Amino acid sequence: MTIRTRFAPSPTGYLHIGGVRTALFNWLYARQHGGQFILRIDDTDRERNIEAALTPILHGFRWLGLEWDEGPEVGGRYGPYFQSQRAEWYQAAIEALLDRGAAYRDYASPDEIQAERDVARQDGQPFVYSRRFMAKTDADVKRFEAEGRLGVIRLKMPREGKLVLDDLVRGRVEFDWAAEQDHVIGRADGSVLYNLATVVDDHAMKISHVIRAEEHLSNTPRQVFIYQSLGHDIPKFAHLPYVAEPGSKNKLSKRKLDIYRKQRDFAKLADRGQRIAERLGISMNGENFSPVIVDFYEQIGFLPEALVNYLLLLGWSLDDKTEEFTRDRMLEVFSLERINRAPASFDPQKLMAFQARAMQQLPLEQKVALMIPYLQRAGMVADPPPDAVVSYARQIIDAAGDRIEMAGDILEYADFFTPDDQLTYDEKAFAKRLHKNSEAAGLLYKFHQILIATEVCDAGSFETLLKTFVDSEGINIGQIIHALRVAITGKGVGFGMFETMAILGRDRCAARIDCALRKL
RNA sequence: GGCCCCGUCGUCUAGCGGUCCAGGACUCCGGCCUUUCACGCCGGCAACACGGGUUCGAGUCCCGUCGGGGUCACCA
Repeated sequence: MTIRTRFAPSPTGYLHIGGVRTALFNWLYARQHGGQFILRIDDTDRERNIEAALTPILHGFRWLGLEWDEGPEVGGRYGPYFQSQRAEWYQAAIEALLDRGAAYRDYASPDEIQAERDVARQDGQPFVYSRRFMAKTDADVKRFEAEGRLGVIRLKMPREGKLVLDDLVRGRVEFDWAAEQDHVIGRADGSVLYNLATVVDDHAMKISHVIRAEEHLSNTPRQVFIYQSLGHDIPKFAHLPYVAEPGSKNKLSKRKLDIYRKQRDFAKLADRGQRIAERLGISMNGENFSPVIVDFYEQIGFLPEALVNYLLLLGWSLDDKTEEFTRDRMLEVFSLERINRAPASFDPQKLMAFQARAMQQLPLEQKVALMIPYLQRAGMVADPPPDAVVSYARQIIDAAGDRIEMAGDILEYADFFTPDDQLTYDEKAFAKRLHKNSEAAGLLYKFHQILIATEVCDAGSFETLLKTFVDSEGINIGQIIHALRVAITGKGVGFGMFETMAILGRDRCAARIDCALRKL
């Protein structure tokens, strides 16, 4: 049997982090078995702007390297892959269900149903519809319609027995048929509902394994009933635990951002992203630019493999120590059996750790290639950048080393690109290292004199120069170096002082010291 | 409330009856390195929800309790 899995996103305009994890597991399972991963668009509801809402989603999948074998833009033998274009399949299924007595036309109004539901709930009983408005004959249909009632199609669920399901993640799960409702599968206007559409499509597209989030577990009995009634083979099911909020067991939701922003770790990541976005001039709205949305990570310069690696370990593990997985390795060792049954909460800090590690391992040239576009978008370098600018940036990136954890962090070193007389100073650092340090100005002035009288240009020579100066003054290097850093970079912290000086060059260092001195 | 699922450090997890006074990773806290920051290195805090069984022996099996969550739509 060919393994075929699918992921069926709604065209909402963004890719949710939990959804991507589900998609990843589907992708891995299909690909590791030489099968196909299908993308199907769940657009039964929204007709408008599908194009615009779909683009970011497809883009996200490609960015993460989760290529689909069939679906939008790539086609496939079992298309169309948009549910809005599959109405005839659904209609045929409804007819078949009606013919076989597995479904019926029902003329109850929503209020009448709700009233029955309320009674059941009050009694602490599962709701079972009385079928009072079920049309048994054509005459019933005429009568109900004459009363002005609108008919829907309901499943005629079994009222006894049990369904035993063998879930690939959860094991044996049992449901009483009697507790199941007569779910609506078709509306009066002829449109169909989710439960019908998924079953019809999964069957038509020969999906062998339905790997989805656990909130669908309770949908499974009604879907199985449809499969059975239509005489279709039932696929294997695997229900994944959902992804929970940072520090809680609640399901992660894109609608609760206000609450997450108060959570320390989440806020830290979100703020960091915001900072980069501001520098890039990205206009963002909270819903679409947050650590819950995949696009966020691409924008701020995450490595897709880091995100994927983290997501893989969110609910799955190989053993007690392995954490780093290449794509090939995951394909080799992934298995549904090792998926955890309890929900896993999203931990921004751990994700950050994966990203930092991946960035550390990236060769310098690749970092440069990744970061130049950020400098361009922030308006710091021309497009295309002259060779000299690229090598200047390369020196900065090299010197910054693992202080740059994501590509967008390069913007923290914007001061290397600002004209010497326009440097802005960190106020606190300036006050502490220059204003409050009475000897700073004098030392800087003297060192400035020495600097302009020499021709040094490499880090080692700058170091010798400063150390010689320090010796001759009979001071500690700490007494000048902090002031020097603030004067030259505007900040109290940064990477190696001498490398910084070498990158800027003697003239610019001198000019910057001069500017700082004038501010005093 | 009905149904279903879940329950090991703050978080992600290892553990499939003895080798677990519970291991790894992230975070956090010390220390070292050091011109700052970061990296790195060393060390530390920290968990089997509870109660009954079964067993020579239980984090591991069974039952119950408690707790958490999902779902109960003419949404997906």
